[in-house]
This record gives sequence, C-alpha cells and structure tokens, in this order.
Amino acid sequence: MAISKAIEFTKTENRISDLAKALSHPARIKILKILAQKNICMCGDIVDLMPLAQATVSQHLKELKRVGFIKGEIEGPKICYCLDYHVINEAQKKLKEFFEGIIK
Amino acid sequence: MAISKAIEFTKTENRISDLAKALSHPARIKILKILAQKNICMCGDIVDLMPLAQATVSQHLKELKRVGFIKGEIEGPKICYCLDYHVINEAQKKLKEFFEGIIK
DNA sequence: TATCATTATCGTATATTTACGATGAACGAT
DNA sequence: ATCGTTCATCGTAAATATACGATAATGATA
Repeated sequence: MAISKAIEFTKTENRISDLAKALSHPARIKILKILAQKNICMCGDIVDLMPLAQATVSQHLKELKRVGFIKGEIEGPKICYCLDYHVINEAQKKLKEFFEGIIK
Repeated sequence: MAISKAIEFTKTENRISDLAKALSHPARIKILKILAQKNICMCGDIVDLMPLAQATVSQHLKELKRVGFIKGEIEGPKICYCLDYHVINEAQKKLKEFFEGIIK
C-alpha cells in the first residue's frame, strides 16, 4: 500500500511547466521568432504573418505576456510588443538545468 | 489589410511546441525527475511519490510516451519505465537552438 | 467631433486536458 | 483454477484551451 503521498509540486516544477506551457503551441513559438527578428513589432504585423484571426493572435499574446516572455508598450493607438530577455533567459536556464539534472 | 497569411506552421515549430506540451504539467516534470533518479522504475513506485491517483499518473505517462520522453518495457506483471535519452537530447537540442535563435 | 486604425475583450462553440473511480487484462503465485 | 498484483483503459465530470466574429476602447487625424 502507499506509504505517503507527495503533497504538492515544487515551485521549480511549477515554474518549468508553466514556462513550457507558454511554448506549447506552434503559434506562440512563431510569434516569439517573429518578435526576435523584428526586435519590436506591432500586433497587426504579427497577425499578418499568422494563419489565425486577430482575436486568436491576441489571446496567444496574452498567454506569452502572462508568463512574461513578452512585454507590450502602448505607443499611440498601437502596441509595440517586444521580447523580455530577462524571462527568456530564465526559461533557457531553468530548462537547461532541468535537462542536465535528468541526463546522466 | 492583410496581404497574405502564412498557411501553416513549420515542422520545427510543431515539434518544439509538442515537446513543450509534454513538459507543460508539473506532474510530468516530476515523473521525469523520478525516472532520472531511479534510472528505471515501475509505475507503482511513481504513483506512491505523486499526489495523484494511479489512473491519472498513467495518463501522464501516456503523454510522456507519446512524444517519446519515456519507454515502458513489460517485465512480468509490472512495467519498467525508463527515460529515452535520444528524445531527451533532441528536446534539449531543439529548445537550445530555439532560444539561441531568439536571443540576440 | 466624427472617423479611422489598432488592439483587447466579450460571447460562444468546440476540442482538449485533467482528474478520478471502476473495470479489465496480463502475469505470477498459491 | 483462483487469487493478488500491476497497470492500462473506460466512462465521466469539470476545467482549460483554442478559435472566431462582433464589439468596445483608445488614440490619432481629418
């Protein structure tokens, strides 16, 4: 019989899975690539490059903003999105450490 | 107005997001860590270490098997799970390349 | 101020994910 | 042959994700 159950997941486990969740849709991978290429980019530019409606792209942007991969700065009627390298570096580091901890 | 829409996502974008999806739940992160520690492990051992029912753990194992992170070998009435380092290395490489392509 | 451009949000439909108890299938041991 | 162990699968419920059209909100411009 089971002796004792782990009560929860660790902060690290939750953060890694959350970062991975933000990367778990091809549209969001593509958006990050687009923002990396253009450095800074308005929403409409992204929409034109995506096979999705504006409302859907906006939802994906929201998810990327939620974990912090991107920031949006209001600039008149537009919003300029750009990558937040702080969080991208965090993701890279956390995933790297995770894989290194798993690979013997 | 939109000039032309990208028709699809690339194979790489789909693969990266699919690998990320497998990592997008803390239970699956934890399972991979457990398998790395124990090197090889029966399902029941994992269940005892998780705050989830056996059926739920089995579902998470299925998702990890789907992308290839783990393999299960039947050994009598038990099933021994182990990491598939080929796919783990692939994931590490693909994500590394993705981040490097994004970071200037 | 009326209008246009830009983007978020609402409403909604559908699909997928997550979770669990119950059941079934496979095997070893009695 | 029956039983216990181990694990997958079924059935199901609830939550979340995905997608879109329509609408609202914001600010620039005529």
